[in-house]
Amino acid sequence: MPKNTIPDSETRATAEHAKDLRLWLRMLACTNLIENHVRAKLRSDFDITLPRFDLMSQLERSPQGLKMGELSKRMMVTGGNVTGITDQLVREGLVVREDSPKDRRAYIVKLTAEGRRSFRRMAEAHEGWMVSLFAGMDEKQRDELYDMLAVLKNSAAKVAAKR
Amino acid sequence: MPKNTIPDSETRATAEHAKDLRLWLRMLACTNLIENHVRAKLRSDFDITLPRFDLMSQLERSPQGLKMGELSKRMMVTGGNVTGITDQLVREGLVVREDSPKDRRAYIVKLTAEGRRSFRRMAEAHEGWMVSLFAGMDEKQRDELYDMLAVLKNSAAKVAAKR
DNA sequence: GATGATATTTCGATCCTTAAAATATCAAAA
DNA sequence: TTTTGATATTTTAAGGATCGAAATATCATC
Repeated sequence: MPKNTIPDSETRATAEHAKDLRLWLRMLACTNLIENHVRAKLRSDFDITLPRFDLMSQLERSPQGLKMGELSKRMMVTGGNVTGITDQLVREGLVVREDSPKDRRAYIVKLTAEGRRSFRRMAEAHEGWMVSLFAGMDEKQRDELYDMLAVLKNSAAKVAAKR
Repeated sequence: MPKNTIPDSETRATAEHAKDLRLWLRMLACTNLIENHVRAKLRSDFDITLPRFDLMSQLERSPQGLKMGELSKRMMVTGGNVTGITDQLVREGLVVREDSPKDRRAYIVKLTAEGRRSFRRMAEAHEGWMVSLFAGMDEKQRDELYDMLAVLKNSAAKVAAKR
């Protein structure tokens, strides 16, 4: 067995570093591929953008409605941003701002009946796109991916949180 | 053993569909977490945006330079977009447009010496961020993730390509 | 040469996004 | 009750990314 089979620690460290980078690039490529597909389909089939779809999906999960600030937190964007996206959805009649009975500074944003209908149709299509995008993976592979992503999420959250 | 242990095919299908959706949402959450972290660091530490960094990284992989159209293909964005990003990098002295000797319609975009220096510093830092973001995964987990992403990439590419 | 393809830029437009300032209201202390 | 600091939201100003289509220049071929 040749000596060089065992790399010195510096070589190994560098190789490991490069692996993390490749892993990230591959993950980014996958996500962009899927995300761009979804954006294009949302646009072409429903004439809506991803941020607007995301806001609606937050509201669907919270039928009692959410305050602007809560939306901002959940979507991890600034308040001004939520204002703009909400304005657009209000203009389209998909959500409403109701005055909060508890706090006159705040609004409670809710899906309208039409917004709910509209969202359900979109969500169904969205789920279908996912099924076809992931169709090349068998169940075991999908489970494995799901589990590994959980580990990654914890790992990355620790780092990203610091700031 | 109760009968209902084995779900009927419709129930199973719906459950599987929902799983694909959850898988995607988890993946998206992970990627956004990391991507936002990277964007913020690139901005704060190097005053550069992700698309500009990406363009430079394409050039670093092709020291002979790339035509605008090649950049456009590799970055999966339109030509007009590449023009804008390139203009900015030229203004900052990080890349140059050289006339193609073969084709007077075309430019060959290359990193300048300063661009190369600058990119290397950024890439090193970038790799370090990746190492820390993935630090919570052991080697086996990272390999597993890497492999599953390869499967996913193939699967999704098949669907996304059709259009 | 003429003509259809190709490489790039320009133009017009839409969106997302942020940070900071402005507004209104709340809640608690004085 | 008045003041005061915190909170919820909007407004404003600015910067980019991004696209699609039209415009320009050049190529390559008939």
